[in-house]
Amino acid sequence: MCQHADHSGKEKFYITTAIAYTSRKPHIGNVYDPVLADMIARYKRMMGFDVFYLTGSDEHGQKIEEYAKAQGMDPKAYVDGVSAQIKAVWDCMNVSYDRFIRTTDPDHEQAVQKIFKKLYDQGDIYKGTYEGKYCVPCESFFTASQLKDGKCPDCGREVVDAKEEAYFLRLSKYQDQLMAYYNDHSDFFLPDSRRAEMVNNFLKPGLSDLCVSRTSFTWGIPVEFDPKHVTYVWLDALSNYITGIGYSPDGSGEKYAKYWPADLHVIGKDIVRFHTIYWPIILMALGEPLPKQVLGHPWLLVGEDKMSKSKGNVLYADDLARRFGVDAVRYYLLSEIPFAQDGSITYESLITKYNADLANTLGNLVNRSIAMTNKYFSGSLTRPVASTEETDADLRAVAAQTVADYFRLMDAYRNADAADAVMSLARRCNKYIDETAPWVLAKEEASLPRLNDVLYNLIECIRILGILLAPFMPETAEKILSQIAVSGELAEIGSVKEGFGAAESYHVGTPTPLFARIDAEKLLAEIQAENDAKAAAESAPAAAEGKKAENVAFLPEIAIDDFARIDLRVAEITDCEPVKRAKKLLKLTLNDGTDTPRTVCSGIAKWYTPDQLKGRRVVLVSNLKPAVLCGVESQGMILAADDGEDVKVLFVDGVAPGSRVR
RNA sequence: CGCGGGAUGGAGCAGUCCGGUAGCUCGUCGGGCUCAUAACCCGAAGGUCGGUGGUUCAAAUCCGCCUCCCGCAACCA
Repeated sequence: MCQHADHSGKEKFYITTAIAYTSRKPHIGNVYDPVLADMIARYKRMMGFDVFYLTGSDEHGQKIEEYAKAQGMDPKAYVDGVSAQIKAVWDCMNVSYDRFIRTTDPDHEQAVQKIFKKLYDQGDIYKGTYEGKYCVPCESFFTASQLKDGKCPDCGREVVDAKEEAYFLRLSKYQDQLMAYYNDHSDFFLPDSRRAEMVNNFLKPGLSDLCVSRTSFTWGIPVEFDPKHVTYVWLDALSNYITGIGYSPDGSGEKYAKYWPADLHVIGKDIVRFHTIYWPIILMALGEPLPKQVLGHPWLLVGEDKMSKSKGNVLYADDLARRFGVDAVRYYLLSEIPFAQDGSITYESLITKYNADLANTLGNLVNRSIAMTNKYFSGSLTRPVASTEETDADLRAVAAQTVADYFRLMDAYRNADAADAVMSLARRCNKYIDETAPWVLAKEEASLPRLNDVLYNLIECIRILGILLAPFMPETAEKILSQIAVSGELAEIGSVKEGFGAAESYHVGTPTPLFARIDAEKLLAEIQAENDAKAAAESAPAAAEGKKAENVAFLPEIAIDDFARIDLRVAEITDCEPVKRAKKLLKLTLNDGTDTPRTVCSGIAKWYTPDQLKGRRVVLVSNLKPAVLCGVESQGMILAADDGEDVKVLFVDGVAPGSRVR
């Protein structure tokens, strides 16, 4: 499976990332995906593969339409802006994509229309003809047989008459074929644990057909033969992997023939399902080969938390790059996130890693070795004739082992472990300096030949380090190789495959520190001050005007009579407990002014504990039709404000239960 | 009993498939060195490998049960 560059007929390697949603500027966590893929792409190129690396932005959908509207913008103008931001961040991180596809690109839109048509013509997409089976909150359609007591099987709510028709993709038809593919391709999932998740949760219960069109909004790719429909999410977004290299149902380009199927889809673990179930089925329906591997990587957290605007802990890649340098940020992402568990980032950990690995271990090694070479030999060294020193043999062995480990780990996409292996060689070199004490050798004329050998061995290791680090830190790799004045074949991976000794001689340049040490306390204080200033500015009254709730899109106007039909009452929470097997629900027992206690479920478990609610008075929607949630009948709902991040219940303490609210 | 993953010295991780000295980085303490970015090197302290029962000459590793975390699914009336 691991064909290295041993053969010169260039093998292709097609790699993709998830395309980024153009709702807002991407944060540091969003950048992991393209940076990880970039590292793999660079590694594969280095190993002699003909790589095509596709990334881009996902620009359609109702949300975008609403965001744009809220800002009084045309959707296209809105996504032009955000897409440019995304691209700028990718560029800032030195992401070496071959194409940045936008789902609003004309070639993509046309190809998607043709794909839709083809699947429709061959019967894999059909128009839903039934009525009254659409659940608005769930945004899902159901067949009559799927309904539970005539209600939405997902949420138990009344389904509405679907005036809008929709197109569906037959998934069930391909289910067995998909399962067979899983069985024949044991390395399709990466890590493999995702396989069971998909099989048990989705395949075993049976796939239901996927809605692939909408009429409720217009910001999407129109269905060619039925233009009041637009293509819905996944058929549009996933298709980018083939349209991006020139696929078309009525004749694909050369590039497609060459690069498809993808060798690796790099995605976040949250969208594994779409890439390992829906996407393969779309391809099967199109009669195209399936991708070879899907890598579902873990997430990057800020400390213990997910990044969120309201917590004020959002970190941006370009900000960090300005402060620490692009390569430091790349190195952190690629070395800190374990293969199958979420990683975390804080300024403290970033600074620690930066100082320990990049400044002290690597940067200082390069600097001191080159400095000594200049000092003792005016920069020139020759290859040792023979060495019987044990410590030399050990250094060579470690170098050879590092290279071998590196290949093994990189081929398995174990980048954090590979980075660690490389850093270990740097540490071994620092130790070697101590063992050989070049400054002592320099004192005696007789030991100068030995000194030459020692420094040669060091520079040779540094050359190896520079080459191996290139996929992680391209700029630093270049700096290292340029400082030791190496180019051409000696700067290529082939020259270090066997370890040591490819360079006949060295004529090194002047050492320039690669990574200046950071004074952690000072920098943290600086950052704190900046954040405080920012927070102060944001809370200032002048700024409040500019601060608007995002995504403001109002519902159509109603008459006072419509509102009067909603019976709002004050109710006291007499008891409160979590609902078993539900994460978000609390079961509230209410005194609504009558003698009968009323039970209401509310999805506020994340924000309130039962103790915080007992005895408090809230606003109850009393005449809402009851619904069963996680086995508990909920007779109404209570009001709470929700800004998308935080939820605050409306309290009306002191008002008698049963009082009207209007 | 929905599905899956995790729990390893103060912190973050590797090792678990293929049982046999518990390893790495950071941090702490002590020492050494001076080529270098107050960097580097050595040594020490610190872990009954979540708990419990079993298999075995031998268990972090295999099996049973339990606790706690995290995803996915379901649930925010």
